[in-house]
Amino acid sequence: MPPIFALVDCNNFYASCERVFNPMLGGKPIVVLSNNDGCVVARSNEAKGLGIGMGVPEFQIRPLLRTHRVQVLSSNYTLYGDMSQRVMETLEQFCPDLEIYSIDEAFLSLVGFAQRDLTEHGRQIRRTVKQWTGIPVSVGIAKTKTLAKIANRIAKRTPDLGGVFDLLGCSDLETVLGRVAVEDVWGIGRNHARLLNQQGITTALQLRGVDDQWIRKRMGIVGLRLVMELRGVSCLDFEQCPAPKQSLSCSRAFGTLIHTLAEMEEAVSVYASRVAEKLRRERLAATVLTVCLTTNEFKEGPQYSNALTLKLPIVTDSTADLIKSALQGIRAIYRDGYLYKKAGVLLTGLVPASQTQADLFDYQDRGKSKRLMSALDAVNDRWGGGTLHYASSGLTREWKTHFHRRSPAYTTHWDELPLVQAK
DNA sequence: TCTGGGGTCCTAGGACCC
DNA sequence: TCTGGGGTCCTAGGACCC
Repeated sequence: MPPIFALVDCNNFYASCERVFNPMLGGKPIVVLSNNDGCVVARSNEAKGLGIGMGVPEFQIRPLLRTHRVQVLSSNYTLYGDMSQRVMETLEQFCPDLEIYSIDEAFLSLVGFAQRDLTEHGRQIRRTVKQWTGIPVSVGIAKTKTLAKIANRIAKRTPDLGGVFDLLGCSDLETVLGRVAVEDVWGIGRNHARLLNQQGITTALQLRGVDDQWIRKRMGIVGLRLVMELRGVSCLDFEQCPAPKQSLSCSRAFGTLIHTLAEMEEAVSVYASRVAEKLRRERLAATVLTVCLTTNEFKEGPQYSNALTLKLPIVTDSTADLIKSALQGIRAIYRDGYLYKKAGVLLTGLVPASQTQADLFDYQDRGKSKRLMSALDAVNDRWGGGTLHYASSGLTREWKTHFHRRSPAYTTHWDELPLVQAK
């Protein structure tokens, strides 16, 4: 049976999450900022209407924000992660064949629903998600993932459609694709858009009609697959079980610039701890670790960035082992005389934790380390991340990332639950 | 003063082996 | 004058996504 994809995508997800718990934000322009309140990472429709672009640095639009009384919020990933889970659980009720594609979107396989009115089915999904979670979503339905993305985009931008657009039932696909700019097609980024425009290809319809050999040569197998998808030939499969992770990382810009090795060691130690926690949550272990650091590229002054990749002495998921190697790496590449803006720790060569082989020359008591990590994770789960940490991560953390305008953890912290006042 | 973070896949080129 | 060829593995860099 040919596949049918529905793409369910939350509208302005982070801004919508904030609105669920703060109704005062309804109808107002909202922006959500990245770490250190640096760049705009989410905008409500009203903010988009003011011409605020995605990824714009906050300081550049400060006057505009003030003039239009835009509500400015720091990002609250604890809240968004929890709301995402609620949305996905709701979607699962409709369709157990769910591919969670990102924090705010999922593909559903509708093959079994082909006999039904798909548009009505989509509307029901939409109503239920809104009612159960408070989050508005749009639904795009089509024969391929790429076309479902396009359908979703149209659903989102055309109020008359009621949030759902079914390209399968569309009688005039050519007209629809003719109105989609090539740079808005999923998988076409800035560079490919420039290349295509130079060839006079400016719409999805034109892209659909390009020569196979040409696209294969200029955009590789990825480009050819994309064109096939536009033609309605499904090349990107539905992936219900997420593929095992290839890498895990933690990198962050500092709240204030760092100029001593001691501070850098603290930061790298914290990042190694974070990534170790992620590793254990995924039930994986690492064999390779990379550390990196960099100065502020936007600022005048001497620039330096470097990275070092180490093969870990043993396959491990232990925070202590990872901190040890990360510190060894950072000491090797740290140079005095620079103001550092950012550092990171990346783990690769990941293997399932259960399959780690005991090393003949590993004299550590692995059982003890495992019990220690379980206790560490249990305490931090219960009392909040970082409650229990290694001494190398420091106590002052003056360099730490800041979030000056963060909303409360409404759904995940007892002390921050929203209160409802009875009249 | 002030510019995010975390991922994926593909490709080309070099090293190495037989 | 006068080059071997083919396979595999690894890495760095590019492009893209949310």
